[in-house]
Amino acid sequence: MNIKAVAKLAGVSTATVSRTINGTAKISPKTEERVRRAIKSLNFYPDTNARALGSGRSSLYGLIISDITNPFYPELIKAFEDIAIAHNQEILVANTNYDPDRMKICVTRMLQRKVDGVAIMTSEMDEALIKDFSRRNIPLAFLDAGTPGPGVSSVHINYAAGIEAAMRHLIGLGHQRIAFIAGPLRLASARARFRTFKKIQAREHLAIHPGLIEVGNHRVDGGRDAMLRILDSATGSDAMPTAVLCSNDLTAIGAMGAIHERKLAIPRDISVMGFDNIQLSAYTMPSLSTVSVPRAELAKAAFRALLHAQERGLAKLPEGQKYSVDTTLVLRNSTGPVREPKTSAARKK
Amino acid sequence: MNIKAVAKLAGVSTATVSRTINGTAKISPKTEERVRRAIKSLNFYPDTNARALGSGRSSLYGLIISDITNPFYPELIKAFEDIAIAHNQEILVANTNYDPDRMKICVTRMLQRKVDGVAIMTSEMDEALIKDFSRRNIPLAFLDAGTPGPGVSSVHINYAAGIEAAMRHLIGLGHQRIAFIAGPLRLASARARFRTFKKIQAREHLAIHPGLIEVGNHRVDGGRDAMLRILDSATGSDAMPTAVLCSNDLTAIGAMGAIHERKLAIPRDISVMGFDNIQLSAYTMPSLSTVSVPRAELAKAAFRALLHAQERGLAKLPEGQKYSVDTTLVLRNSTGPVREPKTSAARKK
DNA sequence: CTAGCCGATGTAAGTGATTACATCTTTCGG
DNA sequence: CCGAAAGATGTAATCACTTACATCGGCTAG
Repeated sequence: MNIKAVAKLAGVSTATVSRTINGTAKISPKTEERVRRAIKSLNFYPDTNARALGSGRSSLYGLIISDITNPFYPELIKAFEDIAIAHNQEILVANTNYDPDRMKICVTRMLQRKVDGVAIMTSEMDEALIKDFSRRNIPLAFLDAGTPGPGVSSVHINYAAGIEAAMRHLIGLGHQRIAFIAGPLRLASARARFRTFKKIQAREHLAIHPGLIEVGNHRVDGGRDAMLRILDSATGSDAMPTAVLCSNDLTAIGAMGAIHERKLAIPRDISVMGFDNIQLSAYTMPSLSTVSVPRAELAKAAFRALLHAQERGLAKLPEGQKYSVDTTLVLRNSTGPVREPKTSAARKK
Repeated sequence: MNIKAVAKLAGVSTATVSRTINGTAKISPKTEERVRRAIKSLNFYPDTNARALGSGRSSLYGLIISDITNPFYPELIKAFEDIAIAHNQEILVANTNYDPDRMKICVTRMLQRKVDGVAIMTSEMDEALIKDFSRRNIPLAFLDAGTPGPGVSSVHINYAAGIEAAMRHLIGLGHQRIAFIAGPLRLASARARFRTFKKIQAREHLAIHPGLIEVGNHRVDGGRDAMLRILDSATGSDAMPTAVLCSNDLTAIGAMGAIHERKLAIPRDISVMGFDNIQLSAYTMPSLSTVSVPRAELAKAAFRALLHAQERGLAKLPEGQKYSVDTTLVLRNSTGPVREPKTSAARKK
């Protein structure tokens, strides 16, 4: 069942069938009707492989992420897929599993399928692999990393504003001893959040003490361990924090667990804030106040960037652009006003 | 950059290049070496589209699911992808978003890409669309649904055993008034769990009362609402349940939220059990006892089924097979022994 | 009346692989 | 020493489309 069968049944040439399907040329209404009828009666679908081969365009966009089981990503994927489908395109998702070798496989896959563009949101990225894309004139959109270049756009997430909003919220509630659990510091995104925290900590003259800062791994276990270290390091002279800001929601969930383990109440004894606003954060106990990183906006910006790179001069990719998305504060029940100092001072270990 | 360029550089024919790449014929070591060197120096990747067109095989397996943001799926996808990559295949994931129209788009996509097989795990399935696959000789693997037929395999999840194990655990802890929050009853999988619950309830002479059974929607909000109804319907004559079994983990998370809202303690006042063992269930407070539905096993069985359907006689698809995967009990901290009746009887609203 | 244009459609040459079949060497038993 | 089988490689058809170019029949303007 191919385009020839349709052409024969409709009594036209294959070119005419192709044109009616793609709308690439004017077809008389009568002919179009006959062709459509033939397609329907044969239940014909054009072969995407042949189509891509013939035209050079695949109508496929790649999306490379680190790990689909990280709850940050599914919404991103979904948003990206929805936009793609609305544009009559498809997407190819690949997980790197944080593994450089696997990353290489992913890139090769994309290259082999002649994708029209690739959006990348991973922690690691190999410069050499990026070259492979630009050498083949494939536009790239980096989410939360990279700098624009020819054919390479980048979508920047305004972490600084997000952390600042979170801090303002906590400070507004009266918190002065605010702890921070950072993400893995090899990640630029984790460093950005950490940096802003320290800046505001200094600017607002908040309590500064090494025991208030720990590094996690952006996962639940790391958050729990880090929080336990923070709680256990709190001695008389170096009292307990009244709030903790976490580099992401999973970390915050771990921290909440640790706080419960130590029989402290949230937010009465300690307020907890996350970052990302993963779905789950609405369903923790108590529900988690956090900073929303808008996945749908990210996907939209990435898609727009890729689309833009295509439309222009076909000879050479246009210079990539810089997009930016903003976070928003999501206040739930894990944050509350600081307790009076006298009552909280009594607590130890 | 195509196979011709490689052939020229290596001083051989394109056929020889193709053969070395695919290992489909004996190539002399000297020639092979030359070809490999040429491939490397040109940084050549064969075009998947052309390959699929020429060979008729796409090395692509489809995976159709309802909704990637449902935390049950990411692990399934990951496992499926890992297996595929280990077999040098790729996967194409499509979300139906619970929408029949979207399902149609997904199926068409798969058809157009000439996938070598499709694994399907969705709540809805249109019979007519399935026909499209078998008419085109594309093997299918249904996860948790359907009956085997020519080219159609099914992987069955042993829900009954899972529910039975959960109930045994609760009964072993002394629970007699066990509530159940079902999933949407249009889902066969939800019905299966519910049916088993009722069977065991009767068999073990447990308390039976309409107020103990509510229907949710397999989401957190439905679980919360259902649990509130259960708690509020508990009056003197019809005392509170001492345990609640939920049709899935999200429901259980909602139920836990409702129980907390009513200032009851888990598991002291009420034990809670979930079903599925989504990642998150380990990180609720308290951590959730549940029944693990092994996503990796599901993916493995589906992949094996699809692979099996291909290897055989190429003329006609072999009769599909029936696979089965078993659940396992995962005990955490949301379940505990029932309290002495006298103390719990005093509580009301 | 006719040159020129335009709209609709056909012809056929790509697109980059795979693979059946052909060809050319070796090798080896008889 | 010959013929056949086996091994290595080349030739070219094929896959299902797209699309540049050709064609053809009005239609219009000069």
